[in-house]
Amino acid sequence: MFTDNERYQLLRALEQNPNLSQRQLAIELGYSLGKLNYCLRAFKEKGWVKAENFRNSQNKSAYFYQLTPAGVTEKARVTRRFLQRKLEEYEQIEQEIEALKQEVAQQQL
Amino acid sequence: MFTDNERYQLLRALEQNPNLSQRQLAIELGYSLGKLNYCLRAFKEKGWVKAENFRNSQNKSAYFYQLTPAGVTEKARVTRRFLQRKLEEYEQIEQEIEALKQEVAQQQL
DNA sequence: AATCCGTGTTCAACCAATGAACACAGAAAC
DNA sequence: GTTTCTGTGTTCATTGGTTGAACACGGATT
Repeated sequence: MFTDNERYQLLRALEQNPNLSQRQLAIELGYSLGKLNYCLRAFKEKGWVKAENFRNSQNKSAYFYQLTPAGVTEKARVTRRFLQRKLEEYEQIEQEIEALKQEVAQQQL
Repeated sequence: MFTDNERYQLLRALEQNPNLSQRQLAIELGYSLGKLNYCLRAFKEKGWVKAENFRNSQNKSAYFYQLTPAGVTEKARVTRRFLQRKLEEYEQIEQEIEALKQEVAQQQL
């Protein structure tokens, strides 16, 4: 349904900035508006996010997308998993670079 | 039209194994058959690859996808560019990992 | 001859992603 | 008060890349 990347990015963005509009969030994450809306709904249904009404003089009528306790837990879990994946990716890229360097060196003979 | 990744992967695969069938190539690169066929045609049109007939007792009727001199040149260029990109990616992941580690550490307080 | 098998090629179907368009509501202007 | 404006969340027809089943071909095999 979602990639770890999407889970992590969105949960993190919501934790840091619960008061962004969907459009701002979409821009921040590089998503389209439709996709972000879709993800957000799914997160609500999973119980990770609760949308509360939020009004002030600045923002007309908007929501406050707050992580629920379950959302915080999930975010912690997905962060650890994401780190693990990045570490593997890091090693893989390291090897790739080594191979590429040799390839480039051979080309220049 | 193509990503550096696709250019590099396909040119490299062809250089190493010019005698693979499109299906084998597709599996090797993780592409669908249609996509590989599409890429290959585009590479032919760009003059990077020349398809020659190739027959023996093993393979019934197949082609031999050989890199042209222009293809070899392009492959060298794209390899260098790809290496450069990978180096940047490497640094970026390094930073990401550092940030993730701090994030995980904070969670466990 | 007839069948089989591995080719390259095609293309309708699929599906995630897009973003224009909509309905709504508070702010601002008149 | 009424109207206009602006920013919001939501919807959904359209797009565009991807897929892989189906096809035509031809040499091997029976």
